[in-house]
Amino acid sequence: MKLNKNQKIASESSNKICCVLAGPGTGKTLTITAKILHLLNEGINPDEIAAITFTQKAAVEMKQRVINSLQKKENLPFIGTFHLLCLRLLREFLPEKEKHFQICTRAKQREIISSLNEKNIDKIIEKITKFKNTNTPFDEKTLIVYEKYEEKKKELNLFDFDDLLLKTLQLIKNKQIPPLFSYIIVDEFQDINKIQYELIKGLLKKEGSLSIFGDPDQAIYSFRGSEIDLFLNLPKDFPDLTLINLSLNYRSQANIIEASNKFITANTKRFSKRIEPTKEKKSLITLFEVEDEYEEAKTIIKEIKSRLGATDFTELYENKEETQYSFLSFAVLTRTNNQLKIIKDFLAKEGIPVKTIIKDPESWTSSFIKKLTETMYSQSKKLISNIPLFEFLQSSNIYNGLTDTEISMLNNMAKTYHNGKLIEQIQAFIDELSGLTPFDLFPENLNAVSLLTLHSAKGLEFPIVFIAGFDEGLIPYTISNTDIEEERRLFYVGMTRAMDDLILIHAKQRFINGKKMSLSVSSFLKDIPEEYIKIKKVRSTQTGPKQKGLF
DNA sequence: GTGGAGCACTTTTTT
DNA sequence: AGTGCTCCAC
Repeated sequence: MKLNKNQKIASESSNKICCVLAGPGTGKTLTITAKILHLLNEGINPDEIAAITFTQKAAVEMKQRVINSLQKKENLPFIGTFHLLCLRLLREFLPEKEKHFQICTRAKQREIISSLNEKNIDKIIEKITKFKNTNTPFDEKTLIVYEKYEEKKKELNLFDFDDLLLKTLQLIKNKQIPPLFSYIIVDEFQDINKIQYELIKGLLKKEGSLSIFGDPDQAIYSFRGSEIDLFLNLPKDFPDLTLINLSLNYRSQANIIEASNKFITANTKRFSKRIEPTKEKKSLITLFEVEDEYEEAKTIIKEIKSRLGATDFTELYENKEETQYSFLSFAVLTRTNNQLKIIKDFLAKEGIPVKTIIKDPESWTSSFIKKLTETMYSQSKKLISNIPLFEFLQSSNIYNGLTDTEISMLNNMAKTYHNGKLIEQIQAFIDELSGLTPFDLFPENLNAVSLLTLHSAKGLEFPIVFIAGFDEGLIPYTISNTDIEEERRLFYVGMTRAMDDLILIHAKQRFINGKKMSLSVSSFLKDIPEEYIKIKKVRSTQTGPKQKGLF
C-alpha cells in the first residue's frame, strides 16, 4: 500500500484524537484502510476497533479493501454503519425480553401512519425523523400522530432506524452499555449529528483513541440533521486535537482543482485549507449559455458525441473509432430530480444509454418482483431443476420488456447464485431483491451515461461532468433554501467530481414547476475567477419539445 | 382498478 | 401553467 507523507502520518497517528481533513480525491478511504491495517499490524485486538460509516456503500468498500489486504474474512474489526453497530449493541445489551424487536422499515412506517387515517404520509415520517434527530418541535397535529405511531410501534415490537441510535444512546447514558472500543474511526464526519456524536463519545474507552475523517467543505446534509459546527468546533472541544490535511488530489486536472479551491473560499464557515493538484492542467471549465432546457439537452448530446469521436449517429454505434471515453465516462448533475427527467428523455431519444438512481427502491422492487416472479415461476416448471439461475435467466424470455438497467442488475445478482435447486435460488434471489438500496439499482459497470442529482454524486468521479441548470434560483437553490454556504458546498462537490472536463450549462429560460421562467446565470459564476473558465454562447436554431431529431 | 379532481412542487441514508 | 402523486367515487 503506497501512501503519501500525510496519508502515512494519518494512518499511523496514535494520538488521543486525530482529525484528518480529506478533501475530494485525496485518498481518504485508502488512508482509513491503511489505518485499520496498521492497528491490526500493531497487534491490537480487532474487537477493540470500530470503523463507522454513514452508508452501506462506504462500509462495503472499506471492508472489501481490508479483506483484500489481509486475505481473510474472519476476525475483522467492526466496519459498518452507525445503524448496524447500534443494532448489534441492542441485540447484545438490551434485557432479554426487549431484545427481540424487528426493524420498522419505511414501508411499515407508511403502513402505520396511513392506518391512523393520515395523508401526506412521507411528510409526517420526515417530521418524525427530524424530531428524533434534531428535536425540531412538532405542530400540535403531528404530535398526536407521533404519539400514536410510537404506541403502535411498541405494540408491534418494532424499532425504526432512528430508534436504533436513540435507544443505544439511552443504554449508554444508563451505563447499561460500557465504553467498548479503544480505537474508533469515523468516516465522513462532516455528516454527523448530535446523537451520533454522543454515541461515539460514549463508546470510546477513557484511554481510547478517536480518528475523524471528513471534509467540512463537503457537508451537504444539514436538512437531515447533520451539523457542520460539530466538525468546525472540534479544536474547541478537544484542545489537544491533531489536525492532518490530506492535500494532494489524485483525481482532477489542475484547472478544476485551482478553480474549486478559489470557489470555496467564498464560504466563511470552514477550515482554511487548500488542495494541490497532482495532474497537469488540461482544459478550462466551459460554460455554455443556451436558450432553454431543450437546447441544454442538445448541448449535452453534442458534447458527448464529439468526445466519443463520432460526427454522426451511425458512426457512434458502429464504434469505428477507438476513443479514450465511453458512455461510462459521462455524468450529468442537476440540483433537482425534476431536471433530470427531460435530459433523460432527450438522451434516450438519441439512443444514448442512461442510468439514474431510483429514489424509491421499495416501490420499484415490488413492481419489478411482481413482473419477474410470474415469468420465473411459470418458466421454471418447464426447465430441468438444477441449472444455475443465471443460465435460466439467459435462456428464458424474462429479459423482454426490461430496461438495460434492470437487465444489468439482474445479471449481477443472478451470478451470485450458482448453487442449489432452481426454485430455491429464485426464492433467495427474490429475498435479496427486496433488500435493494438505490445504489444497487445503479449498476456501476453498465455502459451508460450517469444522471444524478448533485447530492447523490457525492463520493463518485467521472472523466466528463456536466452540471446542468447553472441558473440563479436553481444553483444556489434560492427557491427554497436560504443557506447559501451549504449550496456553495454542494456545487463544490459537483465541480470536484470531474477528472478531465467540467462543463456548466446555463439556460436563459426554462419551466420550473409549470412556470416558464427567465433566468440569469448562477451568482456562483462570480466566485470562479475568469482565468479558469471560458464562456460559449449557443444561438438557438429551433427549439421546442415537438421537434423530432437532433441531427 | 381506474379516471378525474385536488394538491404540491429540494436535497436523502439507515437491517 | 406542467407533472405526478394521492384520494375517492364508481
